[in-house]
Amino acid sequence: MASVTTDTDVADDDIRPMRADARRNYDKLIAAAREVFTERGSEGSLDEIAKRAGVGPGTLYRHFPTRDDLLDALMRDWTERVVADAEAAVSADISPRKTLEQWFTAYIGHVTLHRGAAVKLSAAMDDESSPMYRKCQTLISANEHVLDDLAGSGALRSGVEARQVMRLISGVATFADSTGIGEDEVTPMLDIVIDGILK
Amino acid sequence: MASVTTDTDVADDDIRPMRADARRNYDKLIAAAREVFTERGSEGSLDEIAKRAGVGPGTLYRHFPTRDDLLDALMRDWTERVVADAEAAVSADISPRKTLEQWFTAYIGHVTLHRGAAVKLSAAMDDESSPMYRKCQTLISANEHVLDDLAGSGALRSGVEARQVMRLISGVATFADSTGIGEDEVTPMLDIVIDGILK
DNA sequence: ACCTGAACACCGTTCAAGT
DNA sequence: ACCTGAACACCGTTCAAGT
Repeated sequence: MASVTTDTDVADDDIRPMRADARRNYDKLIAAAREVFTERGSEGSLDEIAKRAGVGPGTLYRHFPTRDDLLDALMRDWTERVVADAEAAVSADISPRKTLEQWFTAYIGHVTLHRGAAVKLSAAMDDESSPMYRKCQTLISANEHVLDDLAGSGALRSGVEARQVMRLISGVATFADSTGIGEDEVTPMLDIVIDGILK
Repeated sequence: MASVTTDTDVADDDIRPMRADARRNYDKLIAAAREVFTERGSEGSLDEIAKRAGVGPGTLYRHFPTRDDLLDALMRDWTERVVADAEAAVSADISPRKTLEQWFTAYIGHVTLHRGAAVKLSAAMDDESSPMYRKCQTLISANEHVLDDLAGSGALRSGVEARQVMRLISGVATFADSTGIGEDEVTPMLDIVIDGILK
């Protein structure tokens, strides 16, 4: 849980020194994983990933002890993009409804990295032991940021909690993910939720 | 797609004659599947199911060519219960909000047969080739029944479509399924959706 | 008509042997 | 410190041989 390598509480994903060949394999594995997960979803074969990266299966396990560690590593620059999109929705000078539509759509986009990702991330939101738990925390903050802003301008129905909204949108994302419906089919679902959120 | 055994369009799940040993194995397989799926979720081992039923793997495949066929068979008396619960919600003399709460809770209960079932059923809703497609149709009708009744008494916001509501609740169910949150955590999510549905 | 179980392919995971 | 690949266990799926 706590970092063992340092005494200060720095981020886990800083660049630790790595032997040149290790670094190369690490990068090749991530690239291969991105490919395979995109094609086959988050249950894509780890064997296949190692094969495409041109390394032995053991190398994959050395770098990523579990499948979720690999998925987590895939999301390196993910948090920045999430934060940026939340900020964009807040600072755009548009109606509360439009703000939520924009943010939720971005949210769903981020969470449906590839088939099966949405369920995994939903589960990770409530599971501290998941490697992706930290990333989900950023998503939670970003969502709170957007809702707090709307609350500030008095647009929110009383009693609406960010956590519940988050779970609802995750549910929508998971549904979209597993059925393969597109953005045009998602918007009507979001509209109902938004009606439930706004005054 | 169409039934080949009869010329009239009867239900698929009528009792066809079966040799005594076949019937016995069929029943044992269903019982074993119920066990394993409950313990391990819908991806539980088919091998394990055959083993617990005390039959060879080939026998399982003879009765249930795909995993989804097995899941479908597990839901034999499922539709009746769904229809009954929808009817109960409609005919109970309670507020529109309570009606929806009751129906949605029942809905989610039915759809979360065991871990992983909710996603499968969500996907089946939009996939005609799924063995569970027919069962989902009943769920769709039941849901329309409840919403139509509320529309009749003018309680619904204009523009609310049963299909969208259905998808939202399926999303909630899937989320609940994958995170393991209980009914008390689900209700606040439902409340927001209900605010979006009712006038 | 139905059942059995051996057989095959594929995958996750580990670990001894190498550099 | 890192990599390789053989090895093992487990699972899905098929099919020839049986009754």
